[in-house]
Amino acid sequence: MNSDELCQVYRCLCDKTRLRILNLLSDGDLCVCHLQEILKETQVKVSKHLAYLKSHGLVESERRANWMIYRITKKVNPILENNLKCLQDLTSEDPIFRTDLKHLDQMDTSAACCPTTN
Amino acid sequence: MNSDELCQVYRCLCDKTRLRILNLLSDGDLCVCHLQEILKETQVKVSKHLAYLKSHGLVESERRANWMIYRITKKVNPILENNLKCLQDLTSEDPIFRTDLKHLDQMDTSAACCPTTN
DNA sequence: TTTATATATTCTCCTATAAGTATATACCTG
DNA sequence: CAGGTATATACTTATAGGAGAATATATAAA
Repeated sequence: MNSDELCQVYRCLCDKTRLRILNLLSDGDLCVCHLQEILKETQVKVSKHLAYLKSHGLVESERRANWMIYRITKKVNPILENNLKCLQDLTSEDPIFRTDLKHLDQMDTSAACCPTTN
Repeated sequence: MNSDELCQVYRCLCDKTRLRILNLLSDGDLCVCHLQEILKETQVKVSKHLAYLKSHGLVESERRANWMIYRITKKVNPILENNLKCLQDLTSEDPIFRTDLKHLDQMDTSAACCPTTN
């Protein structure tokens, strides 16, 4: 990874919605509608941020019938991995991330769309 | 640190010039003119990026006669610290950061302006 | 094929911010 | 005080990208 790619990773990380998405995906794969529900954001907004993350290689997607399942890119980017760990530490500081994860936990992810969220 | 502040830190990190500046400052305090010389960038550009970093608390400055000495903020931000460590690892991957540090090393920082580089 | 559901894309408006030029400010020296 | 050096700020232009509305696409199911 060169310095330009590095900057691009940081550009991916400097939006709150994207941070929340990455925080959730760190915990397991999710479809758009579940993200939408947890984040309480519009479909367009969630979809566009996912597209942004995907276009820069931070997440990848797979279609499952009507649903698109997103996950953190397998061949993990060391910078990203490092920062996601950091995010988990911050979970205890800002209620947003913690609440998102709690909602994820309470959600029935065994529905037809999403995988068993690992 | 809350999620908004976190985003702001990442916004500070998503510019190449700022990354190079932070990489250099990790190694010791520097005045504007030395940064300018190492980066081979204009005074305005360096100065404005330093102002940006300062306005968001990542660096702080101290006047020494004609010169302004910049350093990474003392009470270190854990996110920043973590990412600066990461930057050092990347030093081996992208020649830019490595070359900057080499130039710093070759530079006479014992001049009137800069401190003895910590 | 029609309809419904999930997701993506396009377009428009708006803000943040990067870069460059010119100018201002702060401090030093004589 | 004047003049020089180091740095900061203001102004302009250009671009990235965020938000929302409308529309398009893909799949499933009847």
